[in-house]
Amino acid sequence: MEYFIDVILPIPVVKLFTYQVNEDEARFLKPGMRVAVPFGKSKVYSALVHSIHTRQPAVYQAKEIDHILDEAPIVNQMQIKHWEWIASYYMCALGEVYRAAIPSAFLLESETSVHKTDAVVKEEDLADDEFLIYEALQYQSSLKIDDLRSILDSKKVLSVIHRLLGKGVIHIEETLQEKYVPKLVKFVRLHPIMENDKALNEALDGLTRAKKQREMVLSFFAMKASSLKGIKASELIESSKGSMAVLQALHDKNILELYAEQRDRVNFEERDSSVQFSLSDPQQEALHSIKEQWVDKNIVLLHGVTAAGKTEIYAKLMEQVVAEGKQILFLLPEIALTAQLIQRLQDYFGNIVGVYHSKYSVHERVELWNNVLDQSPKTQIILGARSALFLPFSNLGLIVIDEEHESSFKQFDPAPRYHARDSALVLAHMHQAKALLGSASPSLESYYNAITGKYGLTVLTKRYGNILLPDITLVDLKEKYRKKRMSGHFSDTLIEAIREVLDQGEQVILFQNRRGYSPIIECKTCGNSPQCPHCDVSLTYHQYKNQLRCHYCGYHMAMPLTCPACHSVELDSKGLGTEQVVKELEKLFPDTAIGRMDQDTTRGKFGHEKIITAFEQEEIDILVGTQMVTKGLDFKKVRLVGVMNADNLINFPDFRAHERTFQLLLQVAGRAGRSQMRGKVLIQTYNPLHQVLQQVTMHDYENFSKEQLYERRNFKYPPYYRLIRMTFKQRDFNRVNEGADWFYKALRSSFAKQTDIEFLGPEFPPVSRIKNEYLKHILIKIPVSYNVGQVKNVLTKLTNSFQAVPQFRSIRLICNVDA
DNA sequence: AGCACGCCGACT
DNA sequence: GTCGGCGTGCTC
Repeated sequence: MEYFIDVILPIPVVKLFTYQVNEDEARFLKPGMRVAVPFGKSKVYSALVHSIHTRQPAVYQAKEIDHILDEAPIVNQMQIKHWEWIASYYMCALGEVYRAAIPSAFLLESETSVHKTDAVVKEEDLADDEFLIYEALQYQSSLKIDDLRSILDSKKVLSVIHRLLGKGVIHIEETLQEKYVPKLVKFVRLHPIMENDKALNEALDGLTRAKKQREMVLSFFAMKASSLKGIKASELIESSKGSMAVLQALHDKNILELYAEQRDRVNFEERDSSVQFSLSDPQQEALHSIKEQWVDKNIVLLHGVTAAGKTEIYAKLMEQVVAEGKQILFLLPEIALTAQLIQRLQDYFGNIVGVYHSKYSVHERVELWNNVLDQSPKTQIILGARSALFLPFSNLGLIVIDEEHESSFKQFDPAPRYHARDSALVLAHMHQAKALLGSASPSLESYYNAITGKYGLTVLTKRYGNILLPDITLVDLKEKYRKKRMSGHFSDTLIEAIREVLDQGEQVILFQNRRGYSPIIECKTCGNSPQCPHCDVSLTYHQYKNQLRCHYCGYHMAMPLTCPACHSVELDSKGLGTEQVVKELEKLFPDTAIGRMDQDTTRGKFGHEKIITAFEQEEIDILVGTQMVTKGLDFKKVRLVGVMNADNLINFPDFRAHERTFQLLLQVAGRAGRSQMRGKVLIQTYNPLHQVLQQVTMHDYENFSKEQLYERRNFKYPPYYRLIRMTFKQRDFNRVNEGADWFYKALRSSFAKQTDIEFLGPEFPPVSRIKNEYLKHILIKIPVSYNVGQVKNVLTKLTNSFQAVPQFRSIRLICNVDA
């Protein structure tokens, strides 16, 4: 009997691949284990076993696997089922989901290394570059491709290798390297033979001339006396002001002994029993309401105004699931995963909380993964961003999705283009777990599901401790300009409000949502503004490096002194970024400490925390920031929030612009007045009569959602229609046009009978060229009542015939479901 | 995705 | 004349 396995490879190819295994391997292997397999001419990949069978492939000879990488599955059956759902719903390859789901340290890729053979080689038989490698191999037994690259200083490494292989000078090997290394910490203890006092005294006497060593031994005894824990080598060196060399000398003299212990990289905090969440009456009611609805509905939407105390309600619900011994997944958008929130939950739940997000290293992720896999109590609760939903849960009891409306839950660029909220709900269903969606301004999709009875709904209208909702006022910029009441981009109203708050020793947040954080340069004479040579956008000005940059491709140039088109020296900046807001503020309030929070100032692992801490400790009085300041931060002394300009939000060319504006403004507003004093919010705008802005000032979610839902139905958008966006991408402008037109026509005729499916386009997106590739979109709108599966099947077929047309083969086609 | 094979322009 | 550009096709 011959045995075969079907495996998932981490590449964007839709099908599974079949390899041959022997009987022992077949018996040992289980779905969810990794195997190293040869793929193509010279690659080794870590594939994931999907199934084990005895069906010999008919049309090709299956290769044998290299070896097995795991003792036990690292992925469970439920996960694979979940991945299959994601791959089919979001129209991507299973391999792409596999790649996204697994910590990268699990995804070994082979590395080619070059070794010399025993063959005797004459120097004159080798070309110069060949000789360089040959010579290097005399000193080092093996070289990696990267090493060769630096030796040769060129890209033609592969051809040289081929020539050398041909001459029999070298042979190559493919090695898989386990990327995960357990973290070892060095500890110090007394060498066993020193337990004897006499020996110890003799040894110490021998150190009279080695001052550093003697100091270290004394420090060692001091530390040993003061603590029962093991003594870390690093701590000993620090406290005795010695060095590793000194310690090594003592080790060599058999006085001290060095030993290593494996340590968790993930630190689990002890429960701080002083932290108690006591619920107010409205919170208590909400809690009951959620539990009641969970009896016959699996998903409940918790709509609670900012600072209503949703976290405490989550905690109470989680507590109950913890007691049942089930796992909990708590999802948050990346930017809301702040130290403040993590700390609160860790204090409350102690060492059963694991945190999973992009700032953690690959090693930390592997450890967390293994803990979840083993159902370790250390990770009974997982707090994480989007990708945490791929952890190997086997016993989920509850999924909480906070800030449910956040659009960053949808992954955009690399496939799988999945929505973490929707995928998490599917996962909850598979585990028969309950789910809770929380938001201060729910997405229209979820709200619609709630009011139509698909989800339960619980509303919290009061802020915790009965703090009043902030007072939101619109400032009419048009009028202010007309009456000359503006200083730069600040209206007199805003300036006065800031001054008043500062005088009382309280703090201000200013919000400027410039997706580019810096302005555009425009020539005053000819109106020209410098464009990116590779993308269809204007370059933006970055003061801190005095250069112009493109946000799409990273192109940058020094700030020109004269207009590149007409050589006029009068260059003007247009548009407003956080940098400029800070600059204007410095002039208006010279003696005030001003902080800035955006992508520029929060780089690095603790960039974020530094600014937040400075603001918390009132070293900063005014904080200017982008979206970042809106999420998850809780500052007690902020009295005023100013929005510099609401118009660029509301005029954004997207059907969700109004929804996003409402959510964002309420979110920023929520930063104001979290303690006793009522907070004040000033929103500067040219459209003070705009419905959405009016609704924001009234905190009127109900009317807002009613109107928006009406428009969504009218214009055929979610939640009434499902969207699939096809993107065509190619370097040649005409070819993109032709390809998109071809596809549009094909769509039209394929769905000629389904008249209620709509097609928009083909049209250029607002930025129609990125990195020298032209883009074109077709938007497909499908009524939710339809079987989308069938539509997707037709789409897949069309895509295949599209790619079969020679002229269109080079066009890249991207499907984005629920875009 | 990665990599080899294969066909056209700018250089030793 | 070659080197190397990337378009095309395949990987169990």
